[in-house]
Amino acid sequence: MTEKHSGFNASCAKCALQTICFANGLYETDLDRLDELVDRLPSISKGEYLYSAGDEFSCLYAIRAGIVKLISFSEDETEVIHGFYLPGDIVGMEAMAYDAHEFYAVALDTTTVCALPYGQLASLSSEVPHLNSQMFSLMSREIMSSRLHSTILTQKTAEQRLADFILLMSTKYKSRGYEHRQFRLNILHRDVANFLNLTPETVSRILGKFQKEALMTWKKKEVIIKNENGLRELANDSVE
Amino acid sequence: MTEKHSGFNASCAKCALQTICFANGLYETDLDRLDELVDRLPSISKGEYLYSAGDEFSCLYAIRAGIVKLISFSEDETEVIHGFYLPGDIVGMEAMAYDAHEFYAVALDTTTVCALPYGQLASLSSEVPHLNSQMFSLMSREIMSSRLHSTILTQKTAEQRLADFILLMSTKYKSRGYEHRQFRLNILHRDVANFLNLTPETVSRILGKFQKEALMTWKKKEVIIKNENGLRELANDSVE
DNA sequence: CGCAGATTTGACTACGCTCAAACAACGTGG
DNA sequence: CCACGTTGTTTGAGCGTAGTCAAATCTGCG
Repeated sequence: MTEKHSGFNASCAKCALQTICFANGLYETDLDRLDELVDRLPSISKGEYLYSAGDEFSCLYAIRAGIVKLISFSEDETEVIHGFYLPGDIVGMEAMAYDAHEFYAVALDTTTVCALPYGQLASLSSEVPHLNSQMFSLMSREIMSSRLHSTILTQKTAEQRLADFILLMSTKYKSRGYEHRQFRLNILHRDVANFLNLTPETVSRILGKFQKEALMTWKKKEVIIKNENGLRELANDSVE
Repeated sequence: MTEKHSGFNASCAKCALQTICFANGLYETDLDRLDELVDRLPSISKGEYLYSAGDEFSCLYAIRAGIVKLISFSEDETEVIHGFYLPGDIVGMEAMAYDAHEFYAVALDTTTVCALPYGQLASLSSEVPHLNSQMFSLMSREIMSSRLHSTILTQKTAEQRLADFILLMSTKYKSRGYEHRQFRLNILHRDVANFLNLTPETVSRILGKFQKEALMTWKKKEVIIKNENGLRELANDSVE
């Protein structure tokens, strides 16, 4: 059995994120069994690595609080950002086919995670069909979100990408029951630029434009969406 | 039990692709159980759809022969190509979290597939741990290949993307035991352009250049790699 | 053979990048 | 708790890669 750490240790049964996470839809007895696997790690600070490329793959991580970016490095050492993970999201699934990680998971803010040892999770999953199908669902969603990411990169202009990104984050907050028109977003503009395959300069210019057009603002980590429909139109309009 | 169709119906146990597919590493008895689920569908012709967006999700498909592209359509009706699938590859995993497909799987050539009903596959998978972990592996690889795709799109120049693509295909053929420096590639240049987020004109110009530099040729569906290392260098060099 | 669709070639263009420099925000130590 | 240095953001000017548009040519299939 894994050691339990200090911090807020709500069991899966009491966790507010249970419907987004592995636990979704499990019976209470199965939930308790899942709960026994979970290693609630102590918080890590901004800049710390949850795992690095080359690390042995051993666990999946459910984000409990904070935010994590998933990155790799290209030949010329520049960071490639594959995604941002919020509370309830799972990180690590991209490594399940391999012995070692190929990506880096980095905390962008003080972050708390539940670690689930893969071997044990897989065993339990075999015994609990619903958990197994939940695993498949989570992985399938990860595939979709990656496909969606490429779609945005290839089909949309710089303005549309940024509008899309803000709406994506807004939707995530909404689905977690938070205010979705005003929220704290502790991501550097530089990282957003990178994720959207833009430069910080371009992001800055576009945010300026969005503000002038009263669509939204993003200052000091605080996003305020002033005209959601306007943003949505902008994001979805075909270029014509 | 599902109906069996005509055509070359080698059981999983006799299938040359078993190490790439679900069957990889299974014991003979489990292989036979897997075999019972498999519905070997009749061939579909070039242009036909294996599934369409909106279709109920019911099966995963293992490509037996031929080639399939996975696509969606953006707002302005243009095709977005997410990938090409060769014999041994699995299509459909992106839909496992949903009731209905969101993508289209289209045959680019006469294509034969094994259909595996998802419900039955999931059940068997629960009973056969190794099959379950093989499922996880396949899905994890799909996540990685999608991440790799975005990486190529964002990090590489037009020439590098094309070199990368040719090498990717070459590697796929190699891993299946075929000649990897000369192979038939029944994909339209237009589709490759689309997949790499380029225009057909750009692809045409670059192929011309590659030919002039004696790196490779691609004429009438036949790819010949003349200088593999040259291509590899080109693909991997950072831009500086 | 003929036609629709695919590819090639050429001239021109645009979107977002690069480079540079000023400015703002942050967090760290004295 | 403020000063300072580091890191992040903004603004401007000019540029380059790949896209666009158009027309010629090739290919494959009925």
